[in-house]
Amino acid sequence: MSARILEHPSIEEIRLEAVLHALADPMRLGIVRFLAESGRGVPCSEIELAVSKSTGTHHYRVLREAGVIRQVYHGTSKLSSLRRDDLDTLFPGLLDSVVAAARKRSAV
Amino acid sequence: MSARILEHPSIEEIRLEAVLHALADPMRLGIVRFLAESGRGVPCSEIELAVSKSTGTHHYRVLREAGVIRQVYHGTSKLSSLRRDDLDTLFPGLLDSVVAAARKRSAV
DNA sequence: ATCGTAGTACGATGATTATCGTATAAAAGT
DNA sequence: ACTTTTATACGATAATCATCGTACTACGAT
Repeated sequence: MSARILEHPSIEEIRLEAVLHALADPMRLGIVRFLAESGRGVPCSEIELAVSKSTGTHHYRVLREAGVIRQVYHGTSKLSSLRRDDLDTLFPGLLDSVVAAARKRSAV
Repeated sequence: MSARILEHPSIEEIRLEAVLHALADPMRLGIVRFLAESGRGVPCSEIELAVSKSTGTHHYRVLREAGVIRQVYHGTSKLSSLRRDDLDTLFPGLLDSVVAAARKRSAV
């Protein structure tokens, strides 16, 4: 099987409601914050999640299908990164304000 | 009965995830956009929603309990307004970017 | 007092969601 | 070939959520 290509919405297909919904979960918000701070492609295994692996996969898929992250295979692992350019183009300031708020909140 | 006082979360109780969740619904996003543009207290009846009255009540409650709007009784009607100050204090730029994105999106 | 207006409360229902465990697949290293 | 690592697929389950209709309440006007 060679289904090693992952489906991503094009920039025109990204919907604000889906992005907000994807961000409205503490686990996914944590992933986004991590990616925003690392600024590179990060394998899923590098982000500690307090849930099972299959649940983790689920959350990554929600983020990808909403257009928040991009994922590419790299060997056995899969690298995730923020679609910062696309999001900033579509919703200027949104990602920054959410990440900043999430960072501040968890700094308490 | 005089339970005419509505429960609102204090500013310390407002959680980012709850706000994002409240905004991640097209109906509620429409309400928020309307309130942002009118900039005053608006009775529920003034905002046309394509759902039943009880569903409308539900959405207003979600917004209020998340801390996005403030509601006060005024005679038989109830006036809703954005908690812009509180939201801007907690999550600078968030509301503006969401409203701007929602406005642009629906302008298509 | 009665009526209309504005909105709530209370179930009920169907849809979506988060979570899990187990079985599976794909790639890299031995 | 085998093993390890990384992550997916598939079904199951429990929780949450959006929606509705009906009955109700509170207020203001007649």
